[in-house]
Order: sequence, then C-alpha cells, then structure tokens
Amino acid sequence: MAQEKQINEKSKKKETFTFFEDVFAVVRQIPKGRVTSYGAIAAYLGTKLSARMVGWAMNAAHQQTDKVPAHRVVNRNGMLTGKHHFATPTLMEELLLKEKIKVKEETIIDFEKYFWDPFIELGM
DNA sequence: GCATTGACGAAGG
DNA sequence: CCCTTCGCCAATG
Repeated sequence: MAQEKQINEKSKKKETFTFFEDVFAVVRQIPKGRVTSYGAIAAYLGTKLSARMVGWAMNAAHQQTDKVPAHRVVNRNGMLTGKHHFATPTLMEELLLKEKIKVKEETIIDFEKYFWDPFIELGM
C-alpha cells in the first residue's frame, strides 16, 4: 500500500522547546513569598523522573526576555543549589529575603511552609 | 558519534 | 547518618 507514509518517522522533535515553555509558565505563576522544587514542576509536567531537565530549562530561562523567578525554585531539600548561576552568588538569597523568606546555610528555613505545590495551586 | 556534565531525586550501602 | 550509585534526558565537548 502507498500508505507507508509513516508518521512516526520523526514526528517528535520540538517537544523539548515546549517543555521549556511549560517550565517557564509554571515558574512565572509562583506567587511572591512562595517557593517550589524542580521535582514538583517536573511532576506537574508529567516528567517527575526528569527533574534535571527542569534545572536545564531554568538555565535557558536566563536568555528569556520575560523574567523567570528562578530564585523561587530550589531542590526538594529547599537548598539554593542554583544560586551560583545567578549574576551574583548572593542575588538569589537576597531576592528570597525580600520576599520574607529566610535563608540559612544556603537552605530555606521552613521550606515546607513556603512550598508552592502546582498540583494544588493550579487546581489539580 | 560517544563520553561527560548538569540548577534533581530517590534508593542503597 | 553520610556518601555513593543509578535513572532521566538534553546539551556540550
């Protein structure tokens, strides 16, 4: 048959770009004074096993014109592992402090209290 | 084209 | 309780 125009040839290609956009969209919805984790975002996007990609997306967020509050995204331990990627190593800490979030030893105090769960907040 | 890395996370020793 | 290993997937060398 001439129907051998298989669509599964290479139909998946720009999915990564969508993934990045998705991450940005979620992060931008984080309200002030709240934080979330890479894993939470990844889980919300359905790729909880790929939390690393969320971090990678954040890296690309720097070149985004829109401001992405990456300082509100930390690892599941509440640790500011990404502070070294900001303009200055203290920027992330100060931004959080401005939102009344206390940081000690590169870790957010009462992380669970400030935790912003996309599953709950975004209506899921 | 293969090996290494990376802003994570869970599991195992 | 601390450290190591593995999985995940994409980018980079």
